[in-house]
Amino acid sequence: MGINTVFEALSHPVRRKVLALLKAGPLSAGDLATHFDISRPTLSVHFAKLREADLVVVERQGTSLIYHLNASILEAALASLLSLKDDEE
Amino acid sequence: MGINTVFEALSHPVRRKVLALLKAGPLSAGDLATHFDISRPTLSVHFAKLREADLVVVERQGTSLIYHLNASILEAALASLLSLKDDEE
DNA sequence: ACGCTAATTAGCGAAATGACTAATTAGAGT
DNA sequence: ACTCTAATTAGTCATTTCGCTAATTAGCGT
Repeated sequence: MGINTVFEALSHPVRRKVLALLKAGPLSAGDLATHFDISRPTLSVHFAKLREADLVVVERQGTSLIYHLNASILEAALASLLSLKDDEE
Repeated sequence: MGINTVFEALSHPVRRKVLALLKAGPLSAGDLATHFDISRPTLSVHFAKLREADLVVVERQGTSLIYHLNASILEAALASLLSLKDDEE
């Protein structure tokens, strides 16, 4: 929890790519996996970090888990970064 | 180098606080240190990561090193985050 | 050259990260 | 109940991170 967790989640390229893929719309873990060259378990741990940061939300659909982007948390990170630059708090 | 390095640099609370302090204006390493409870060498390593990411720029002034925020890199990070959210670019 | 202050770099240890394979859980279908 | 597929969790290992203290580098003043 907290903005810390969010920034840590954002610090790995695989996780940022996951978010980029989800930007276009929800995808299952399996569908996401086709875009990466790492093992599914490893990717699953990346998903877990994104969930922990609330950057994604999961919905079960049969045996599949569908991942959705959580834009509001992305906004929070954006706001936090913006606050380092501008004079708005 | 690269946006990767930038996000990694941003992933630690101490380093984000350094940037927040520099937002108000340049500060020496020593002045920055007064705001933290960690040892100076440890803080120095945090500075090094910020330099590596080009998030800060250093200027020597006598025996002091003055750190400046590099807003353009912050903008790059901002843009990268924004691209995860919106449809622009 | 010496000493003083500012800051970094070196070296070390504990803990976290990120990769893998193997094992487990969860749901759907027969 | 059994089996198949989807996905996660457990266990292991190598590497990185981040904290510390000790040692080094850089500049200023005497």
